Amino acid sequence: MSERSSERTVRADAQRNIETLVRTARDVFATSGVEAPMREIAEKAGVGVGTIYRNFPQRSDLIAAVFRSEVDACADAATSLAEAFPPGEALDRWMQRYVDFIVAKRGLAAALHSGDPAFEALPAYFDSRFEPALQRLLDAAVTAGEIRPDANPYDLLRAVASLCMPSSNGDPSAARRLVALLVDGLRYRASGPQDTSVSPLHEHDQMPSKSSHPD
Amino acid sequence: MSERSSERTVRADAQRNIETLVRTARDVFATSGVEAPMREIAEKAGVGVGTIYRNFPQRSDLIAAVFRSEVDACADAATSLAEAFPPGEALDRWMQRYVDFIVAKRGLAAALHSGDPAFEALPAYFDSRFEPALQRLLDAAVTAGEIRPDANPYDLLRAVASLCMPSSNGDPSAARRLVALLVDGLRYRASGPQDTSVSPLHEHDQMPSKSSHPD
DNA sequence: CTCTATACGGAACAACGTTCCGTTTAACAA
DNA sequence: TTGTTAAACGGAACGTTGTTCCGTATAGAG
Repeated sequence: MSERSSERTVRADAQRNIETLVRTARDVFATSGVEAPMREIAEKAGVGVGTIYRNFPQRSDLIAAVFRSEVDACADAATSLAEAFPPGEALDRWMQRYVDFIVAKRGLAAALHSGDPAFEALPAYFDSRFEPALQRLLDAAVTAGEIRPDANPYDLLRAVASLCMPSSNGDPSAARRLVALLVDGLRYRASGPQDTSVSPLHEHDQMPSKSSHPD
Repeated sequence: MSERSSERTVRADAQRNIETLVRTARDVFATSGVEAPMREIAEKAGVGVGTIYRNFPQRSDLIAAVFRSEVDACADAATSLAEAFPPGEALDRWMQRYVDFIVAKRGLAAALHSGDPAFEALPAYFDSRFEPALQRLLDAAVTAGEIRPDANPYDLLRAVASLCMPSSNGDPSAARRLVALLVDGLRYRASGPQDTSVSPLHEHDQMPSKSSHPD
């Protein structure tokens, strides 16, 4: 074994299977729901069920792995967007990306509250990835004078998640509009180049009177 | 069979079993969670599983029946409390009763978002029972000059539910205090005996003396 | 190449939701 | 009361699930 003493040797096929499994499970959960049978995932991934259970001792471990992987993908998108677009647009685009994440992962989010100990660390992971990511986008937009300086990422993440919940309103497109409205709200009283009509999706002046937090 | 045209003949033992089952299922769900096996419920109720499935063709139907029954109990409590206490105190007590309901039924609430068609009508039932119940309590308190007139039951119900959710904060006693604070907020600018002291945390320390430690 | 720790596949097991059917019984008529 | 019958009963049996087990295959070191 020529590996570092601090790291276990992982056989290449095993590593490949782990990645394939998480990807396959993500797709199967998206089409068949989180309660899709393990056998279906194993079959679609081209492995036996034993292979799943060696890497993910419980079903919930696989779900948690998928969740973490999707959180990573969404958080990493913040970096890419920040490099590819000016601060304000990067913020816009990431918020809509985050809406997609929340809407797509509603099924998983419901499972999070099931009390399974495998999910206990996920909310903290969620925050640890999303808060800094959004903070950086906000800071950049503030520095560019595109938004006001008093927004905090925690509240924004929670507010958007609330707006996307079915108890708030079941329609995803409504959620997108409301979130766009929310982000436009950040532009009010920005310090930079004064531009009163900013957002691309700006044809509705209905403000949510009170921000409740359903669900 | 001599049956009334509008009403089906229901054998007495069947009726008894239905009631026993809903009561038993409520208790089992409370102690073992919503995913408790049907066999356990059947055994504890002293019936066979067949008896459950005749009255509740699907597992989710039994869950829905328990949910409805608990909604009824909580909504009916509003009437009893309104008769037994002055309007302001009745409102206080019912809100805490409602907190108990929300906290106890978190597990069921999570199941509601599972997409099962048996649960589709439950949110509407929830509103149809709780909104009028709370409206009556609010009206009485407004008439007595104990609270301000601009509270609406829908917002209040949603707000309290949010405060009780683990994402907001996991501690039930914190939820109770926050809800008490919320209700005290309603008293600000009431028309009746003026209370200009803004300190919202009066002696509203209804300590949860119950021995139950949920979660 | 050989060797072996590691990973593999899928049959087997346990526990679940649900169905089925022979047996019991409540309710009514005589 | 007794006889009759539709309704309700219990619980074995069925199909599907999560999970375990173990004989087999193979990646990687020497």
